[in-house]
Amino acid sequence: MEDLSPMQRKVYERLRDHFRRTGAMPELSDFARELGVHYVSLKQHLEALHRKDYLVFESRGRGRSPRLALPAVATGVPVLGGIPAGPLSEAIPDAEGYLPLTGLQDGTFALRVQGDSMADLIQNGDVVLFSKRQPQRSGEICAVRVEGSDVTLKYLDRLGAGRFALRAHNPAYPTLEVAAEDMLVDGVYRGLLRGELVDLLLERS
Amino acid sequence: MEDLSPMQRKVYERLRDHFRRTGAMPELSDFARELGVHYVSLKQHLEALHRKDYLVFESRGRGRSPRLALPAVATGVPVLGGIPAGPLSEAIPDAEGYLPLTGLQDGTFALRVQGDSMADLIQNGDVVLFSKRQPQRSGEICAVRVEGSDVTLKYLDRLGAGRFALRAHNPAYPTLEVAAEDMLVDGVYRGLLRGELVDLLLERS
DNA sequence: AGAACCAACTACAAAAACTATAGCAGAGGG
DNA sequence: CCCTCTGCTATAGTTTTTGTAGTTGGTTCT
Repeated sequence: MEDLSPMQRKVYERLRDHFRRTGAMPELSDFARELGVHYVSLKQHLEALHRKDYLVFESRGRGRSPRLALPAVATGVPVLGGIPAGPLSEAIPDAEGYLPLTGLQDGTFALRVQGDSMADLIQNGDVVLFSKRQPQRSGEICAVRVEGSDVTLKYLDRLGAGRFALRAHNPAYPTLEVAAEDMLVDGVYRGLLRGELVDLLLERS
Repeated sequence: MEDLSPMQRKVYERLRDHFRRTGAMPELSDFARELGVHYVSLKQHLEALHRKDYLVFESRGRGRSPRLALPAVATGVPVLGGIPAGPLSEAIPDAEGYLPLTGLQDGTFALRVQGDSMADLIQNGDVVLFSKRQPQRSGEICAVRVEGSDVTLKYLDRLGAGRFALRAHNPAYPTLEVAAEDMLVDGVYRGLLRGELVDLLLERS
């Protein structure tokens, strides 16, 4: 990704925020007024951003609204493929794709599930949506890492005294008991997508 | 729903088809050329359709593209709430809401699951997507009605000699054996939606 | 005949968007 | 120091779309 000049960055961020809020692109004319720059200047910035692959901007001739679109990477929910080892922040740039959903708070991400620790509730291949936060109640489904190993999906039961139980839904897996300082909660379960709906909604990057 | 004049119907259907194909609204000017009518005539038809609640059409002043939107009922996938008793076609007008998905063939619908016959694979409250067709392979998950009773979700195993087994995923339910003529397959499973994603995507009607 | 509606048109006005051109400031090289 | 490039801004003029108003002809119902 090429670097942006200060004005280009401002235009890009404002555009992204606008899209996240409203789910639609503003008109160039309105947007220029809002930014306090001349229409022609804004157009040049957008062309620069298009050259640098930050967005899609295509003029369609005089009088016709230009095609203006942000790549899903900027606004969507990242879907992390397989099992991200290591910190989540490092895995996000390698996202398998993005779910084009607007109106979600920051810190939402999704995992493509590998393994059957939560079977049959959550299947291998499902795309599960998470909030990047700590669990509030006992018994929530969480994406946890224990002592730096891979991410796993488990019920997280609070045992008190800084200890938690990691309980699989699949009875073939044992329940693990760990201290709070030995584990790391990457996110809390919020919903899932299965089957053809995944292909329908996921924009691969 | 008020009746439409022939030309209004034509405009409405073309617009709906365009949206289903492309996922976006055409520009009035292009659309008028495509239909072979004058821009002003098209505008009058759209205003009539707006009056009759077939779509949303709001001018935003000269030179600005008008807001033009089809209600989800026209383009989305109907989500049938609860358990539709009786034929599916009768239940569709009473849909709980619509999933705004484009690019799907006709005959796609969704059910809000009630009951736990497929637990834990499919939970109570999940929204399951179906194709309105007959099963092709043995063992597919289908929405079936046996002798006019309510719709149930079951694995459908072909036993031969015109007989099928309706097998629940939940072992608490018995497997039923029925003749082909005593049952009716409303749809075949294609995917599902669970948790917050349902509220995020479903547009209630 | 008159009213109501449908379907289409002409003519003009306003706004958005495109093109071309140019001014100004700062950075870097010769 | 001068030249050039880049980033940012602006002015002027053109094209297209969209909106508004008013008109014409046809059908249907009263």
